[in-house]
Amino acid sequence: MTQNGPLQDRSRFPVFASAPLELAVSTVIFALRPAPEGGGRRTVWIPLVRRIRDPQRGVWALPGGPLEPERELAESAAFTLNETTGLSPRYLEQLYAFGGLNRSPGHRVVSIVYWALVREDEAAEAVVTENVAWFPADDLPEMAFDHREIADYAVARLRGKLEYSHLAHAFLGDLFTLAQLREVYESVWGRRLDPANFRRQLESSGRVVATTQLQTGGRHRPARLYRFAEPIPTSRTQGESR
Amino acid sequence: MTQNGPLQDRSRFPVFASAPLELAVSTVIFALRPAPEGGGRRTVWIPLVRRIRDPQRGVWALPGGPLEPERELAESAAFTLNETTGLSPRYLEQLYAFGGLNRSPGHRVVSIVYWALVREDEAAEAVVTENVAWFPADDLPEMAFDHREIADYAVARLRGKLEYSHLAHAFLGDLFTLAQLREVYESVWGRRLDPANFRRQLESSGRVVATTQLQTGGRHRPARLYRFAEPIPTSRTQGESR
DNA sequence: GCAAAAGTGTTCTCGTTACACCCATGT
DNA sequence: ACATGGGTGTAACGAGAACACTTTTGC
Repeated sequence: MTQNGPLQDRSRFPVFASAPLELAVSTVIFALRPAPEGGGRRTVWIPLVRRIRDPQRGVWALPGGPLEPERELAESAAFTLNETTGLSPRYLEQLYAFGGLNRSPGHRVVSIVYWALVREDEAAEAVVTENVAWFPADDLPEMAFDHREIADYAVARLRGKLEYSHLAHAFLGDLFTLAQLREVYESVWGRRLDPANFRRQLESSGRVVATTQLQTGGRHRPARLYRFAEPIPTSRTQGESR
Repeated sequence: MTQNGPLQDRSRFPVFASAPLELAVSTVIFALRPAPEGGGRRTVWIPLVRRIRDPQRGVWALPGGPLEPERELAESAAFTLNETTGLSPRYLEQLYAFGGLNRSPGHRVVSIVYWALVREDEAAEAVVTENVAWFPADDLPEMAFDHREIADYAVARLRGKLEYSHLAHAFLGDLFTLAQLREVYESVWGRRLDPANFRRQLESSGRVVATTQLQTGGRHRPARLYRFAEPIPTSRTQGESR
């Protein structure tokens, strides 16, 4: 580790005087929405907010704000998220703490970043103004500070964690067909899955329980409705587990 | 999300005035050392420091301190770690940001926690005073604040991540036999592994490269020495990947 | 020669993949 | 009747676990 210079100087001042340090909480929000190419497929979208202050005024950024001093970290994320986008997360998990020295010119900002999942119907109702807009996760615009890297990292985590967790629950309602669940996986991963194998893997995983109800209305055999075996764990301390 | 009361009050003050917020960086350090039961086996140990200030003076705690305002988060972790224990990490990764409201009575402390691996020989040279001592990861003493949960969480991450990463590298030197590498896994996981299958898995994983050198001296056939295929990635943004 | 660990070979099982095929509905 | 997706069957493949067996050293 390199020993850098101003150690002596700093030691003469209290911490807050020598370096104004800001602790922010931001969130990468995910929802599934129709793919920009159309074709009936869906993909992952992220809402961004336009910065209304300098630095980087007018540039797209992750929704966030200073840590609310009397809220838990996750609560603070949910609060700011709701204030800026009107959304409520169905799943919320800490992503990473970003604290590089030059993230914001002239300031030392440490951002504790969360990621959240919201349902498609909630996302549809979300505020969309000139200063809030949705972008495909694979086609993000220029973003402020290091927010682009953060978003990309969050996308990787979403795609990775989908495989070994109950994450997909958060995108669906209480009852769903296996085709709907499969479509969540296909949308996030951007590739087709074999329906037969998908069914078997999920049924043997125990993450899902068959109900007696069927869903009619399609021009084909009715599909059995399933529900999730466990409630969605929006817990705090389960960041990376595996 | 619960809306809690003092919103109006807070809004009348600048953030720093209403809630003194401290940003700390702590580290869970791991080393392999002989198991307390003896028997030639090794296990995971963690060094703790005794708190010299209130609150919780005299109680064992994770090494850490306030974020150094002019250092990166990881650098700050390595710096404080070195100051308190004399150790230099061979691997360092962010674990989680803990920011509960009641972690420390009367203060709002947000701790960004790292975890680190050190080699056994370095650990042996480490400072051990009345205020610094090593404990088996599976038999930790009473600890200050929420440090016990943090340590347990870190142990789980170490055990989990060993499986799908190059982590074991950090416990070894440049050259090593497959038996030595296997012993790292056995020590961390606390169970025996089949030498034959271990060899094949590792060789096919590409994480390891055979050299032409052999290690003689045992009362048995000499073992081939291997080296790691890639340098140890002590990078910052690779927290959970998988 | 013998003990002990290095290293190889073989079998079994189990999960994943690919894909053929039957089922039940709406039009 | 037939198109469409729901749902079942099955064979091929590959990774991992268990364990027998051979190799090479020190004593």
